[in-house]
Amino acid sequence: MMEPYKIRMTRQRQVILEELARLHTHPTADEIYGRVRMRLPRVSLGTVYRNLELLSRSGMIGKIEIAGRQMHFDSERGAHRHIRCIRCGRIEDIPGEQVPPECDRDAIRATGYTLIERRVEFLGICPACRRAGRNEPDA
Amino acid sequence: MMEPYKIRMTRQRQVILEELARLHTHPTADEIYGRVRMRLPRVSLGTVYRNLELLSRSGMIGKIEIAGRQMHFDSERGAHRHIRCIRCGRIEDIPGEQVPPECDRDAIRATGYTLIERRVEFLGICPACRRAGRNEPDA
DNA sequence: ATATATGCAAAGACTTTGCTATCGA
DNA sequence: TCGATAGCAAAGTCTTTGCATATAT
Repeated sequence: MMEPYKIRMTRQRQVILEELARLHTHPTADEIYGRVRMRLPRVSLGTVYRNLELLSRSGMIGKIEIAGRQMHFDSERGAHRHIRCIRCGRIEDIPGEQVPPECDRDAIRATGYTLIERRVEFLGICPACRRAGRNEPDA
Repeated sequence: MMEPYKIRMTRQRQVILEELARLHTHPTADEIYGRVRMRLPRVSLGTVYRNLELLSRSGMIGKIEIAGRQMHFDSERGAHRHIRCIRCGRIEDIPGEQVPPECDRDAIRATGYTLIERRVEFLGICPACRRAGRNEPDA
């Protein structure tokens, strides 16, 4: 999708990848920064951002640009969908295949756009927030 | 979805609604601010943001929280989908009905979430950018 | 009359970037 | 070696907020 990055594997890059792979959540840059800093106390947030961007462009990690504000990252590659809790902001994977957008193609064609990607995002309330009786959006 | 807002119709609110309705694009807060300022030169950006938020919560306008950064707004209510140009950031409507997510419900149920909404976003390259030969993402 | 909204400006949240020293291939 | 990268800090972008005044109902 972009240039063919030839990545130089620095210590920081390595640790970022490892920490991301270890998490099974979809952390933000800041959360990753926190993890990485435990192992590389002098790492800078800028480095984390630069590397997450680079790694996602190189295809080694996923960048989840879900609605709202903050970006999230994902060590799992391959198409899969997410559901986000409107209350706490948590993002989780939805198992199962993406339904091919057959029926959508005609509508797209009418817009004149070249279709690149179809993203599906679900919004809901996660079990923890439901139990807490928090039903109003916050994140 | 939130409280039952009883909106007091101020001049600023009025003009924001009018300008948004007049545009058939999906402007950002800043673009709306520019329009509104032509008619109310002393309006503040804060007021525009506050009102867009309020109006969208009241259901009078739509807030498009599409991936990435900036928020966009929409005078059309009712479910419809959007396609965004990865090059110039333009957002357009896709005509046609939303396909009911029948096949998705089981997958959602497995997550334990209470499903509130399903959003579909298409990414592509708009005709103008395609003609300009700009195929790399930028916005 | 009075609860709400405005304008203004400052602060906030998140992300990017310029610069110089350092490091990996 | 030497171009890519790190750390640091400053700047940037978009959005929210505190406060005193003005306004809609």
